[in-house]
Amino acid sequence: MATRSGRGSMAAKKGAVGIVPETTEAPATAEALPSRERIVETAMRLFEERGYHATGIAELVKESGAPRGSVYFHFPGGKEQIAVEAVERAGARLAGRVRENFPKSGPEGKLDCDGALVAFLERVAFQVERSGFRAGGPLLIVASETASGGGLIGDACRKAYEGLATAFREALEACGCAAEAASSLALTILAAVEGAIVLSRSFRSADPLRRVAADLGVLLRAASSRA
Amino acid sequence: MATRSGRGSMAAKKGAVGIVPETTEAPATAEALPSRERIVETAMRLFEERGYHATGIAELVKESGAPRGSVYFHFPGGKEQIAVEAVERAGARLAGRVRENFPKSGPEGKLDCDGALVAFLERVAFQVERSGFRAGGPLLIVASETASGGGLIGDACRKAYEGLATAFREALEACGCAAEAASSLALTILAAVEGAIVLSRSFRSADPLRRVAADLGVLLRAASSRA
DNA sequence: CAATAGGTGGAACGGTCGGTATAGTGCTGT
DNA sequence: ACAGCACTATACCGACCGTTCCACCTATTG
Repeated sequence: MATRSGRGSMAAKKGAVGIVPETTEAPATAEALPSRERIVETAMRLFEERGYHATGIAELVKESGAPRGSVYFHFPGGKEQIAVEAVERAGARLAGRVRENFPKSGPEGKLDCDGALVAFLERVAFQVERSGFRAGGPLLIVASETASGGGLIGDACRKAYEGLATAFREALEACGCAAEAASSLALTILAAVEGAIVLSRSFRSADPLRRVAADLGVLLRAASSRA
Repeated sequence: MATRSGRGSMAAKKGAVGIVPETTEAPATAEALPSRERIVETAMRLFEERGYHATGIAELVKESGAPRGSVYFHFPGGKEQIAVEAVERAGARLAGRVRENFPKSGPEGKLDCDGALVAFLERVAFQVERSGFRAGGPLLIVASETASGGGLIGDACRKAYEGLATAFREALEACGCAAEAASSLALTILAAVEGAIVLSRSFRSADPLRRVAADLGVLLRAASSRA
């Protein structure tokens, strides 16, 4: 639908250099973010809470505080483009968090991989709890809403999930997991986490997430003991 | 919102008995179903494919072939009531399928529980594949869309998930699984299956479901060997 | 044959949806 | 001063949303 990308205008802006120090690289508060950023960030939050179809442009504009008129300037592709970028960003952020929370590839195998996984899931559980079970799994809702259609958003979700699976797989391999076992376990972990988030939000209790974390720890130990 | 239940009118109809043999208990084709049934069945299908907010009443009416004017006669609670009943029915149907596919509680433990689980997931994988990755997980989309709000639909989803978890738990206990391990594993299985369905639909491949099935088999064996 | 009641057809409602059009602002380089 | 550009404000659009309303049909009942 959208042949032009909204990013083009940003690139053009960056090209115009002067004595003025451009824009501050890292604005102190979230409110000081340029409007385009605010829209994407708010979209991530609202899509995570309510889903794609339940979130309107008007809501997006109001909550983000972004100027009404700039939505279709920054995102000529409309709501779909906003969702694509929100999904891409959410996926990248999640993958980064996975990499942060798992032990780096040590010289020798046998790192504490299942401990890291349990700790990681505890972080997720805490965040879901703290949000009043409104947040959690920024990809899941949008992915399930758009999986059937096969549009741009569905593609973005697939790529985001692939990135997440890769992050888990590499973490497992760094722990000495065999390649094929790692790719299988990565998918299982990803699936279990996403499912557990839904259950926890539905039950309004972080218990499912914690149970799943414990059981996945068992699974990792069982899989590594047979390697 | 809806104080009156649409079921009341049906009960009143059933009360009016005559020489005429009421209605045939099991109509041969799905098209011969009474309109109320057709609406719920179609709602189940459409919500599963596209989600709650993306499915309109008009679509529901057209696809079900149900009479336009009867929607709010049978469902005074509107779309929300339809969704509640669709979720309830989907949950009951799924729980029934779990019970069918797992070995009945034998005289002694040590039934082939992980084999049954893998076979069950293979059935799910096949169905997801056969639908062109459009169907699968009738609860998941609606649950994630309505988890935050906490309305009637969210409650119905929670109860459906509880029923499913119970079905898995009882199946595990019938296989000789200890009570607390069974309830934990049931949640993990449920989470992994739901997550795997999303991944499979997103990837348009049943591979995630099959990988998860294999890994869950490993987990079950690991858990039972320590019992 | 009315009469009654469950069930149906269809038009119409207010509201909101995503999206468009266009005039205008303020800054930049010349 | 002036042109040009990135960006914003506002009004507006047709389409569709879920829902309501009421006339109407059909079959069982007295």
